Amino acid sequence: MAGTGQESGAAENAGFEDLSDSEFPDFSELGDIEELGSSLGNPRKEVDPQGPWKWKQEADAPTPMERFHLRCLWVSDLSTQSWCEQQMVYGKELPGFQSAEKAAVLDAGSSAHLARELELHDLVNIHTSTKEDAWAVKLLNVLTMVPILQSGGTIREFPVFGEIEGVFLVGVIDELHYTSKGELELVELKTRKRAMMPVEAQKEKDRFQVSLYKCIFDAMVRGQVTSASLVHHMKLSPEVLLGPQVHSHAQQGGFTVKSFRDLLELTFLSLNLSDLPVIDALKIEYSHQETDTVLGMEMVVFEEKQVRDKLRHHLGYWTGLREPQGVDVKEAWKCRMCDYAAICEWRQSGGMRTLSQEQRAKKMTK
DNA sequence: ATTGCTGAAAGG
Repeated sequence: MAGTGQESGAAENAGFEDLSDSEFPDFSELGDIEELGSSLGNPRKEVDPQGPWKWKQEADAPTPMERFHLRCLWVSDLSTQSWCEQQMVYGKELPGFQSAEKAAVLDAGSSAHLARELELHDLVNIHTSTKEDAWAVKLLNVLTMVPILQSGGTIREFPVFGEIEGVFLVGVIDELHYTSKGELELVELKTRKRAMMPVEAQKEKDRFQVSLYKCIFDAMVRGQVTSASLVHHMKLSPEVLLGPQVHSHAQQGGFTVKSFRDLLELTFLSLNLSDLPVIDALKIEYSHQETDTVLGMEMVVFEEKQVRDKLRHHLGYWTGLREPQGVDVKEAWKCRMCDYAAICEWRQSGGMRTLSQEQRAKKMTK
């Protein structure tokens, strides 16, 4: 399958193999980070000393979508957000700031995914220079994978995209295949450093992730995602001609296309005419990184209302309806392994305490 | 065009 050919950042993740296996990150360097946090001084509103539940959104204040110059949201960001919203925000504000241990574990996970993908197809690097080209590569992948799935085959790294709850979401499904019962099943691989099944909070985040994939995929095969919506949200120009490498790869695939519009038409025609079913089953497979053994499976029950409610709550932050929140006091254990714990405003302002105040306030009004 | 710009996921 095709991938966009930006220069890979292989060098920046290299060389972490010899780090210690300690369970929690070492925060000894956080003195510097504290300075970093204040000197970077992003235009965030000051935290109201009376507590973060008193949101007074100024009418002209940019929403986080605008502030981070985002045209779409990634499923992985929403998934991180469901772990800890405040942590996800720090990740956006201070990109590239992450402990080496965590990077190494993520890197091992990436390798495992790549190995799996390569079992099914080769990768082709395609140079892209415009955003239309980058989307063209994605569309070409959809275009070549839909017939494989339609004829009962297995596909990996299937791109999904579409407007859900008013926001354009983008993601990649690990694997889709038909079960022996003829059900269309999504498989999400999760590799783990430690040879044990994850705690409930981790599972919940993973369930949310695959549920979002189903929402987007189903919308795509139901014809609810249109090329007009894609063009509008991603600010694409249908009339631009495809770059030489994209064009030649399309030709090799047997697609006669010149402009981005041609490819849009073909892709949405294919999606709408192929009559693919919605996803019947969601499966998460946890496996141990070092030994590559399966630790366990989780079949996810798709609960549309709960997923949509949770998504809308998360989108409320992005669209500026509410301030970001950290974790509830019950989940403060997550902070032990958070790279931003030492600079976290939620922690410093006693966010966990004010949350219980908020709950008490709610009770009193009832 | 004065205001440009994006690989998604990787795991806890």
